[in-house]
Amino acid sequence: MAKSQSAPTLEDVAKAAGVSTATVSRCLNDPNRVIEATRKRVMAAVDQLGYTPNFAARAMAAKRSLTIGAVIPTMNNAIFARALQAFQDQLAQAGYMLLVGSSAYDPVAEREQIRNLVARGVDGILLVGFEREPETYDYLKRHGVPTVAAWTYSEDGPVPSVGFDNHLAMQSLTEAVLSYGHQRIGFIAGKTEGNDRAKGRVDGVIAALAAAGIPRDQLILREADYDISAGAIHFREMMDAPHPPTVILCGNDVIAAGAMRQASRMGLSVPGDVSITGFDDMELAQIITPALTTVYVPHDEMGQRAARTLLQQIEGAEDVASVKLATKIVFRASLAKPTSVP
Amino acid sequence: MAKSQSAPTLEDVAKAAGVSTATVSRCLNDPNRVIEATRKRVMAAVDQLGYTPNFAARAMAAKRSLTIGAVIPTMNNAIFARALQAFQDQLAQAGYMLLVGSSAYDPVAEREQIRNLVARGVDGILLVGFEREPETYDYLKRHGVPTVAAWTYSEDGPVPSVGFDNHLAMQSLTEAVLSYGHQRIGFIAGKTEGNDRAKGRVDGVIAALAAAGIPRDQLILREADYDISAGAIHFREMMDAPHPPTVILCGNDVIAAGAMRQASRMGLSVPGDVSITGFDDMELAQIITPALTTVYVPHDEMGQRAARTLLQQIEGAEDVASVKLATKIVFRASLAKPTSVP
DNA sequence: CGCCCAAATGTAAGCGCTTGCATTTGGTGA
DNA sequence: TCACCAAATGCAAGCGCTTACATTTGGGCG
Repeated sequence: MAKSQSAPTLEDVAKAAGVSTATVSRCLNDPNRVIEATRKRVMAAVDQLGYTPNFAARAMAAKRSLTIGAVIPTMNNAIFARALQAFQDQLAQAGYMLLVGSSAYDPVAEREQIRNLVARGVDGILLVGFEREPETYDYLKRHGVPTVAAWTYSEDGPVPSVGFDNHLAMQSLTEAVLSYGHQRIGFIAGKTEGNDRAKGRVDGVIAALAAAGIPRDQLILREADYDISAGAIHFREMMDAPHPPTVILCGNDVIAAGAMRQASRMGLSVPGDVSITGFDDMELAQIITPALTTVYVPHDEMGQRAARTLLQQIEGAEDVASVKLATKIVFRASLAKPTSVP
Repeated sequence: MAKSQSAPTLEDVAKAAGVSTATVSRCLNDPNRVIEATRKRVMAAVDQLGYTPNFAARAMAAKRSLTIGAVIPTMNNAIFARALQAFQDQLAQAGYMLLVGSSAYDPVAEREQIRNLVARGVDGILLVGFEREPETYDYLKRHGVPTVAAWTYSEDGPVPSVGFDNHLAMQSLTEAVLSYGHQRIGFIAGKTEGNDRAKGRVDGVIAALAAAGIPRDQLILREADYDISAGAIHFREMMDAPHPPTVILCGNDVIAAGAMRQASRMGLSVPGDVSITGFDDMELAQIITPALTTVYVPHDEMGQRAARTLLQQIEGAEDVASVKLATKIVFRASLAKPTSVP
C-alpha cells in the first residue's frame, strides 16, 4: 500500500482557512490572541484536514519539545515502574510525554542516556538519586535542562530532589528491630557503588547499632543485586555461618522476598527462627507469608511531586524547593522477638 | 545562573574543521562516504567542541526520529513494565529511544496517545492487543507508522503481532484443572471490554468446559479490575455464595494474589478448601504461599521480539511475520484435587 | 468625519540538519 | 602528459513551525 500524500501542514491549514500561517499557529498555541471569527474558521480547517502539528518542527522553532526524559535503573520490578507511572500521569496532564531510558544501575550507561535525552531536546529530566559525576550536573546546567532527583532527599543537592531520607528511614527501622531484643543483625544491602540511596540505608543501620552500643562487628553486612535470587543466596550464606543472625534486614522488599523464600526452603520459620524485614512496602510485602515488616515509601506521591517540581522549574521558577516525603515503618508478621538465646 | 551560549551546531563543527556542513553530516551518519583524513579532522572538531546533534532538526530533515512509541495500559504492575524493559533494551541497542504513554485501559486515552506519538514523529509504535477502532489502524497506516501489537497473536491481524494465544493458554489450563476433578469452577476474569486478551481467556475457559461436557451455568464468571483488592473482593463473594466453587481461576497473577490473601483472611486453606490459579507467572507467583499454579508467559522474549519485529518494519521489510510465543502451565502448590464432594 | 491607537493579522527570517545535484579532486590508462 | 571517471566535497534548498517586527483594521473620540 502506498503511503498517502504526506500529512497536512500548517500551511495547508492556513490556505484552507484563508489566513497566514502565523495566525494558525497562534490559534493553536495562544487562542485568545486571535479574534473569534477567525479562530473558528481556522479550527474548522484544522479538523476538516485532520491536521496534527509536527512536534519536531515545533520543537525546533520554539526550542521546547513538550517532552520530559527519565533515566531509571530498571523497570523490571514494580518499584521504579510504579513511581514512573505516577510521574507520567502527571506530565501527561500538562501535555508532556515521557522519554525513558534505563541504566541497569550502570553509571556509564546512565551518562549516555542523559546525553541522549539532552540531544533530543527534552525540557526536563528525572534522575534517580544524587550520586553521579559532577560533570554530568555541569553538562545539564550548561544545556539549561531542568533536573530533579528522586528517591533521595537533600536540601542542598546539585539539583532539587523529591524523596526521603534513606539513612533515617533505615535507622528507625533498625532501632525498632533492636527494641525487639535482637543483637545479632544481618543486613543484605543493595549494591552501594554509585548508589547513594543504598549507602544511606547502610549508614542508617550502622548508626542505629552504634547508638545502641552494639559493636560494629556484630553486624553481618553484605551487598546483593536487587533481585530475588540474590536475596536467597545471601540469606542462605548468612544462616549457614557459625553464628547466624536472629534478624536479617534487607535493602528492599524484593531481596526480602528472596530471603523469605529461601527460609522456607531451608525449613526455617519466620519469624520463629529468624526475623526478616524489607524496604519499600511494595504490594508483595503484604501478600507473602508471613507478611513483611518493611518501610513504607509513598511511590505514587513521589512520582507526582517529582513531576510538579520539574514542571515548576520548566516554567521558570527560581530556587525550586526540594520535597521531603515521610516514610514509615509498617509492622507485619515477619518481625518478632528473637527466640534463641543469643 | 545564566544559561551559557547555546550548544555548538553542525555549522560550528564544520567551521572548526574547515569543511562544509554536508561533510560533517556525512561523517556522522555515513562515515565511509568521507575520506579518512577529513573524517579525523571532523571528529576531532566534534569532540573538541563537545558537539551533540540536535535530534529535532535531524528528525525534521531526515524524516525519522530514532524514537519509538509505546502505549501500554499501565506500568503499575510488573507485567507490562517488564516486557517494556526488554523492549526498550533492544531498541536502545539500535539507537532508538522509547516514548511511553499509558492508557489506564481506556480506549479513548489510548487513541489520544497514539495520535500524540504520531505527531511526535515516532518511527514505530508498540501497542497492547488488537482491539481498537479500525480508524486507528487507518490512521496509523495513513501516516505510514509501522506498528506491532503485543500480548496477542494472530496471523492476520491488522498489524503484525508478537504474543501468544490467550484463548488456547487458558483453555489448556482449564483442561488441566478439570483433570484434577474439579466441577464447580469460578473464574475471576479481567475486564473484557475493549480487551481482546481478557476475552480470549474467558473464551478459553468456556471452550474447555464445553469440551468436557460441563454445563455453562456451572461456571461462575466475574470480571475484575487488575488489582489485588478486586481479586480479594470477588473471591469473597464467590466463596460466600451458596455453592462455592472448588477452584477459582484468575485472569492474572495479581488478581490471584488478591484471592489468595482473602482466602487466608477467611481462614480457608489453599488448596485444601479451594484451589486458585493465576496467569502470567510473575515473580510473585513463586513467592506467595502456597506457590501459584499459573501460565508462564515469556515477557522478556516478547518485549525483545516485539522490538525486532518493529525494527524490521522500519527498515522497510514487507510482510513482516507475526511471532507466536509458547506459554506453558506451571504447576505449583495452589492447585490440587477438590476435597469436598461436589 | 477624520485621526489615532490598540488589536488583529501578515511577512519573513530563522531553528539545525539532510540530501540531491553540482563541482572539485586525484588517480588511471592511453 | 592529458583526457576521463569515480570518489570526495561543497552548495543550497528545503523540512514545518514560531515569532519579532511590520502592516492593516476598526472603533472611539475630539
